[in-house]
Amino acid sequence: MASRGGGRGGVDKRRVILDAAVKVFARQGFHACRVSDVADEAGVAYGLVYHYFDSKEEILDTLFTERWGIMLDAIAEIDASVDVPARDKLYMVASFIIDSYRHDPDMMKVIIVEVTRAANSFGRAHLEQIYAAYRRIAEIVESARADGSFKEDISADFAAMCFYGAIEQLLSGWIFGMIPATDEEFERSKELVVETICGGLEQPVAVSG
Amino acid sequence: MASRGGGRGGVDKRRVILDAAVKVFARQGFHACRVSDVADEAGVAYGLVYHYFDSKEEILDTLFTERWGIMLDAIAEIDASVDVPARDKLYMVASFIIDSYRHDPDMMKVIIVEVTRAANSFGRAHLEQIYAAYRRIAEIVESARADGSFKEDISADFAAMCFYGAIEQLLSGWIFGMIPATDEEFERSKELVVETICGGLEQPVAVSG
Amino acid sequence: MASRGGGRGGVDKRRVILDAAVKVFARQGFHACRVSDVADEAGVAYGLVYHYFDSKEEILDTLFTERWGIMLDAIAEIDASVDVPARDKLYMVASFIIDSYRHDPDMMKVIIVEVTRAANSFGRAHLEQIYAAYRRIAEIVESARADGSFKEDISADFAAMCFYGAIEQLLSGWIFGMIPATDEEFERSKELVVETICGGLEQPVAVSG
Amino acid sequence: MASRGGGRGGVDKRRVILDAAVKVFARQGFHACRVSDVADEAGVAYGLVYHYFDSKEEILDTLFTERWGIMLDAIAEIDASVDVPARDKLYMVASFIIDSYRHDPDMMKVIIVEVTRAANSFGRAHLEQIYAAYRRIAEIVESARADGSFKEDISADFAAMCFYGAIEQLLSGWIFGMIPATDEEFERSKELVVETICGGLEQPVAVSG
DNA sequence: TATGAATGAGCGTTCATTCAT
DNA sequence: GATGAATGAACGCTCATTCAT
Repeated sequence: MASRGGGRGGVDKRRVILDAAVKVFARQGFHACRVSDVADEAGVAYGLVYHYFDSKEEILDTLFTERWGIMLDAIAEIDASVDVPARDKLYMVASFIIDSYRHDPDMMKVIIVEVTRAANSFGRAHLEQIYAAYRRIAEIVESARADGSFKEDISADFAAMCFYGAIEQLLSGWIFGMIPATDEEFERSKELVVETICGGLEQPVAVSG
Repeated sequence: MASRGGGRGGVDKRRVILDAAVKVFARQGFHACRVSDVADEAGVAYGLVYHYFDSKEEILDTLFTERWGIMLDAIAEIDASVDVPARDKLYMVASFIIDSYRHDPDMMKVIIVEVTRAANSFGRAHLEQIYAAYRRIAEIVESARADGSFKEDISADFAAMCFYGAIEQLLSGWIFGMIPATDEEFERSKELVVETICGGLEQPVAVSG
Repeated sequence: MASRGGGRGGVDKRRVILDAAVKVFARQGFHACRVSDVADEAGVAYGLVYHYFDSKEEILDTLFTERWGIMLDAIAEIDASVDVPARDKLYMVASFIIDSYRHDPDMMKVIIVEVTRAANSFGRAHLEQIYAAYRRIAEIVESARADGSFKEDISADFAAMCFYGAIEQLLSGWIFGMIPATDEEFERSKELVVETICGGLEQPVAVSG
Repeated sequence: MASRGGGRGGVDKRRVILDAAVKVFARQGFHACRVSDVADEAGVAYGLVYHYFDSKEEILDTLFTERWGIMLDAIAEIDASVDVPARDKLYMVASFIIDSYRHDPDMMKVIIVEVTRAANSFGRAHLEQIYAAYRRIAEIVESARADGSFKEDISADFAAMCFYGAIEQLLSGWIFGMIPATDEEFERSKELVVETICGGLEQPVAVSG
C-alpha cells in the first residue's frame, strides 16, 4: 500500500527521486550536483522534484532524517537490552553502523560527507539529531561506568565522542579509498574499534587485584 | 625587510588577504562566502585578491598547505624524539593539535570543516597530505608495537585512524559548540583522549604477572 | 503544430532570441554586446538565453551555420544547372549574395563582420564552411575552363577567391556606408562585379579570329 | 639620434613595445590578448606600456596608422608615375601589398584582421584612411578610363573596390592557411590578380576593330 | 500528477587602467 | 623612465525555483 505515488502497481516517484538523489549526491556531491541531475537520474521531469520536495536541501534533509532515525532507533534498542556488557553493546553499535555502510555505501557516504561532517553548512540544522546519537552511545558508557566496568575518570560523553569519531574516521577511510573495503576488513574493524576504545592500545600489565 | 609587501612598515597584503580569508571562511563557510567578502574583510579591492591568488580555491589551498605542513612537521619531530614512550608522543600530538585549535580556532575550523572533513569536494586534492598525517601517527604506534608496549593485534594504521578520528571529533565538538571549549577542557581532553585510546575505557582487571 | 515553441499561436522563443541576437550583434558587435542586451531585445529573461544556447558564441554559431548553409545550397543549385554559361552562373551567385544583404542586411552584416571577416577569432571554427563556398564557386569556374570559355592560366580556386573577395568588399562598402545602398546600386553591382571579373576592366582590343 | 627612449645605445622602449604588440596581436588577436601579454613579450613592466600609450587601442592605432600611411604613400607614388599603363600601376600596387605581407606577415595580419576587416569595431575609427586607399586605386583606374584603355561602364570606385577586395581575400587566404604561402605563389598571384581584374576570366573573343 | 519552459539573482573571474614609489 | 601593486566595473554563466499548461 504505497502511501504516495498512487497504488495499483504505480511506482512511487517520490521514492524514485530519493533513491536517485542518493546516487547523485554520493557521486557528485550535494553542492556540485544540480537538481536536474537528480531528475535525470530518476528519469523524471525537472519540475516533479519540486512537486515532492520544497527544495534541493529538503531532499538531503529527508534522506538524512530517514536514515539517521533508523540508526538512532537501533542504538536505542541496543542500549535497552539487558544483561549485555557495555563492550558488547558498543560492538553492536559499531556493527550496525559499519553494516549500514556495507549495505548502502552511497547512502552512508551522503549522510557522513554531506551532513555529519559538514556541520558548518547543511549539517548545522541537524546538530541536535547528530548529538542525540552521541548521547545514546554515552548512555551505554554511562551504565558501564555505573556498574564499575568502565573507568570513572573518562566521562561518558567524552568516551562517546571518541568512539563515534573513531568509527566515522574508518568510514571516511573506506569512502575515500584510504583503507581497503572488504568484508573481512569490515568484520575485523568492528572488533578492533571496540578493542581499541574499550581495551586500549596498550598491553595490559599486571595489576594486583 | 619583508620580501613581500615591501619594507618600511608596509603591510603584506597577501598575508592580510589570507588572514581575512580565514575569518570569512570560518564564519560563513567556504562555499557560502563570496570573494568580495574576503576582499572586504581584508580591506582591499576586489581585484587584488586575484592579483595574489588564481582563484578562491587557491586561497583555501594555500591556507591548508601552510598549516597542515606545520602540523606534519610537528608530528614528525615528535615521532623522531628518542626515549619517549609512545603514550607520551601521542599526548604531544594531541596536545599540538588541540593547542592549534586553542590558539587559532578559526584556522583550524577551516582546515577541518572545509578540507579534512570535506574530502568529497575540496579535500579530495589533499587526500595525500591528509593521509600523510595518519601515517606519521601510525609510525609512533608502530614503534610501540615493536617494543611490545602496544598490542600486536591492532595495526598501527588502524590505531592511527582511531586516534586521529577521536581528536577530530573533539575538535568538531568544540567548533560546533557541542562541548564546552574552556582551557580546562582542552587540557583535560589532551590527557583523556590518550587515556582512552591507549588505556581503554575499561577498568583494568587483575592479571597475574 | 510547431515542434518548438508550442502550437496555438505561441511564439518560438528560440527563434525570437536568434532574431534579437541578429539585431544586437549587428548594432553593437558581437564582442561589445552583452548577453543581457540580447535577452532584453528579445523580451525574455536572461536565463532563457542559456536555456536554448550553451553560450553567447553558440548563438552566433547557430546564426552563421543556418545562413551559410542556405547560401551553400543556393550556390550548389546554381552550379548544378545545365546549359547555363559560367558568367550567368556567377551572376546568379552574386545576385543571391547581394539579395541576401538587401533582404536582411543585419544578418549579413553579422555573418560577414563577425564570422567570415573575423577568421582570427570566431571565424576560425568555420574556416571549413567558409572555404566550402569558395570551392563551390571554383567549380563553376572550373567547368568554364574545361569548356574553353574561361582562361586556362587562372586557376579556378584563384578566380573564386577574387570573385568572392570582390563581392565581400562590396558588401563591406554597403555595411559601413562607403558606397550608397540603393536598389539600383544593388542591381547594377550584380552586373558590374561579374563584368569586372569575367570581362575585365580593360577595353577589349581587336583580335583577328 | 633616437627621438624617444634616449640615445647613447639605449633601446627605444616604445618601439620595442610596438614590435611586441605586432607579434602578440597577430598570435592571439587584439581582443583575446591582454596588455600584460604585450608587456611580457616586450620584456618591460606592465605600467610602461601606459607610459607610452594611453590605451591598448592606441597601440593598434599607432601600428595601423604607421603602416597604412606607408602604403598610402606608396600607392600615391605609383599613381603619380607617368607613362605607365594602368595595368602596370595596378601590378605595382598588388606587388607592394603582397610584398608587405611577405616581409612582415604579422604586421599585415594585424592590419587586415584587426582593422580593415574589423570595421565594425576598431576599424570604424579608420574608415576614412581605409577609404583613402580605395580612392588612390580608383584614381589609377580613372585615368585609364580617361585614356580609353579601361571600360567606361565600370566606375573607377567600383573597380577599385573589386581590385582591393580581391587582394585582401588573397591575403586572408595566406593568413589563415587556405592557400599556400610560397614565394612562387606570391609572385604568381601578383600577376594573376591583375590579369583577372584587368583582363577578365573570359577568353578574349574576336572583335572587329 | 507531470512537464519543461521561464525567471533572475548571484558569483567567480578578467583585465584595462591608475598610481605610489 | 620604469615598476608592478592596486583598483573596480563589467560580464558570462549557473542553477535553484516558479509556473503555465
